[in-house]
Amino acid sequence: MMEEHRHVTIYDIAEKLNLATSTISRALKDHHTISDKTIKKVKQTAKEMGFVPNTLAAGLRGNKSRTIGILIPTVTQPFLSSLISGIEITAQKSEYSVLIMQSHDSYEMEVNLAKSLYSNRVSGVICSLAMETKDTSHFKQFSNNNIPLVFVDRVPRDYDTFRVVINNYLAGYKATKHLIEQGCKRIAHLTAGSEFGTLYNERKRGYMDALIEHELPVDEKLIINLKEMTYEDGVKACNQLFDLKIRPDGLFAPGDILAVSAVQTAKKRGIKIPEEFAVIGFNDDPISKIIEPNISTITHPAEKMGKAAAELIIKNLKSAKEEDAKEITFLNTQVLIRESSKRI
Amino acid sequence: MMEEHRHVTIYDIAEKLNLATSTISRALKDHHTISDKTIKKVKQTAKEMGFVPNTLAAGLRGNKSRTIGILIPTVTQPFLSSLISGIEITAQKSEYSVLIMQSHDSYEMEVNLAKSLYSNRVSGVICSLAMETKDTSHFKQFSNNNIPLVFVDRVPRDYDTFRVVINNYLAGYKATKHLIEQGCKRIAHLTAGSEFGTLYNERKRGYMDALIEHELPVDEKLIINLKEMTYEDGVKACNQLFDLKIRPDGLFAPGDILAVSAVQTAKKRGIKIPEEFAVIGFNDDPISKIIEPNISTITHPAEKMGKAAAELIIKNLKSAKEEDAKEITFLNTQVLIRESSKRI
DNA sequence: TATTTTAGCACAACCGATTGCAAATAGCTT
DNA sequence: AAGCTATTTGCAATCGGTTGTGCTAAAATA
Repeated sequence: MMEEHRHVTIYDIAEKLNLATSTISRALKDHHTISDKTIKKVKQTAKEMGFVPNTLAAGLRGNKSRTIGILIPTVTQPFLSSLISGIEITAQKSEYSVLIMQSHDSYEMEVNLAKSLYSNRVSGVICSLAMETKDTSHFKQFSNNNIPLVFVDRVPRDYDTFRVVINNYLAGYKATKHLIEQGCKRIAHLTAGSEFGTLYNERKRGYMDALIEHELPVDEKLIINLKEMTYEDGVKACNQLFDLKIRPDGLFAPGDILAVSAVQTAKKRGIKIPEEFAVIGFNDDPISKIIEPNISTITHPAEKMGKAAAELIIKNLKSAKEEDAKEITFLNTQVLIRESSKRI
Repeated sequence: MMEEHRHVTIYDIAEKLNLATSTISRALKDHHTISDKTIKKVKQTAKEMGFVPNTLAAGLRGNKSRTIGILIPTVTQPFLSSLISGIEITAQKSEYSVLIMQSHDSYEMEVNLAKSLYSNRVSGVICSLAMETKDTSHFKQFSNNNIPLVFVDRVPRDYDTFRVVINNYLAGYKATKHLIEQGCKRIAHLTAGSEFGTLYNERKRGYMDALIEHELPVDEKLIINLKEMTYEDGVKACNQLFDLKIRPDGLFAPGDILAVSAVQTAKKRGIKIPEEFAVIGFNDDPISKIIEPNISTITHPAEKMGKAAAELIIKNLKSAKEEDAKEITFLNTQVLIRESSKRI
């Protein structure tokens, strides 16, 4: 029965057992210089007294907190919450904690939160960049101080550090190729931003190359640049597409929400899916297999990516070789063919 | 230009300015005993040197870490990720960090993670209980040590601490009443567990009282107890309902996923919604307004609940009155009437 | 029995910010 | 110029583990 206030410390245990605190500390970690008898006695007493180690103290001493910091735009997107889940599960196994911060896609917040993570002396950082972020110098504080840094999904192009991503170019290519194989001739595409190397741009490149390779024209009218990747913007864009003199007969949407908006807009207009309009989305969000018709999509292995990122950090922390290769981890994606695009 | 390794500390600043570390510490927090001139000078130098305070050290000293611990079953459920979002946003405003742990509905993990949060000397804990949890004595360590504890949504019945919840009884009542008002006579219900006082049980009580109040019979065959609140279990249950000699003409599902499975199962059988079968769900998950027909639902203000919980902790930390009333915060829910139940 | 080795533990200095208290300097008053 | 108050700043202890170094006693070897 533990009581009020003052926490139990190794000093309390040391006093009770007439041992030095160093012995207690070592005994609790099964240090080889401590006899089994002492270890057993210490552990027993610690449990009895209700001792719980103070990670702050340990962290201060070692200047590391056994904490992984996550800096992402938001936690509510299915992809990102699954990413968190993957990280947390992996971290938990190695007794790491997970600190979460949301940038809400704001560059300014990202800068502040990065500082805050550093202030918390996190052992490592996993980040998916804010939409607004162009400059990534606020991450130098981690690199400079030997804090492993892993970017996931939305990664910077020009920063030499760990990256866990999918091959967006290839995914875009595969998605588009699938539509072509289903007989689509005029495939539309939604995208965002325009800088080279970004995730949406890569998908677009894959889309275009697939068209070119199959000798289909790339029609700028069929490529719509969205401000935001929301359901509403998707509806707007699709209406625009359907108003064209010659309607597209297929769509590669780089997100399932957009695919949903396309499917529903088409249905509302009486356009038959997939016969008149085939749709493929991206991410394999839960909704994609519930909506009717089910939406074909590209898998985006969120949990796996989280796991991979966390493992990179934990592994890197262990080995701590100064010059570990800052490799890029590519995870595979698959084309899931469902009703929305299956014509043959 | 900051460099390698050793972090900049207040000692470094003190040395550079020929001041005591105490002065630096105070200056950085605008302590009134430090002159404006010194404050300005210190802050300037701190910035130049790239000083970032070490929260571990501060936390150790004060035995509090400005961190809020979140202990929930999983982060991937929409309700819970929104909850996190609300907490994080609120915490961020007061410069708190957020530590997240997933119990995966396991009692054993919950116990371990609670200890881990305590080990991290979190300033407060926000918890939604694991499905398995019956005994809550592992939370005593927080109460005993003056660490504010707030339960959200899935709360214990017999623990005297802060609770942030909706009135599940009333919500169940309102949902059912709505169906009755739409002319339903045989309303089915899905539920889980059976102990008194749990969230699902409260909803069921509301459901039953609404029936009774409107002089409709409570038919046990129309109440199905699910193992898990999954889409698949929902489909199974609905098929069971539709196989009855006299089919129900309405359903109150205590979760939108279940409502979706009901809607889709009904459609597959050619049962018209809402004419032959009216459905109302719970939570207002994103999917409920996307699926066709749109699903009527009960709002479950996740972000608000997160905000409320975080505020309770932060407020409680400030005032620190030993005997603050451990009140229960009830947030309102609304009936959102959409296509799936609108008959008149 | 003398000597070397090894096991087992204690000492004390950290890690970096905070804070009560003492001390020093400055500013006013008479 | 002495006396006093108000303003600033410094000293040193503290939070609780961790860890390099050194000492002691027991075990192993000669």
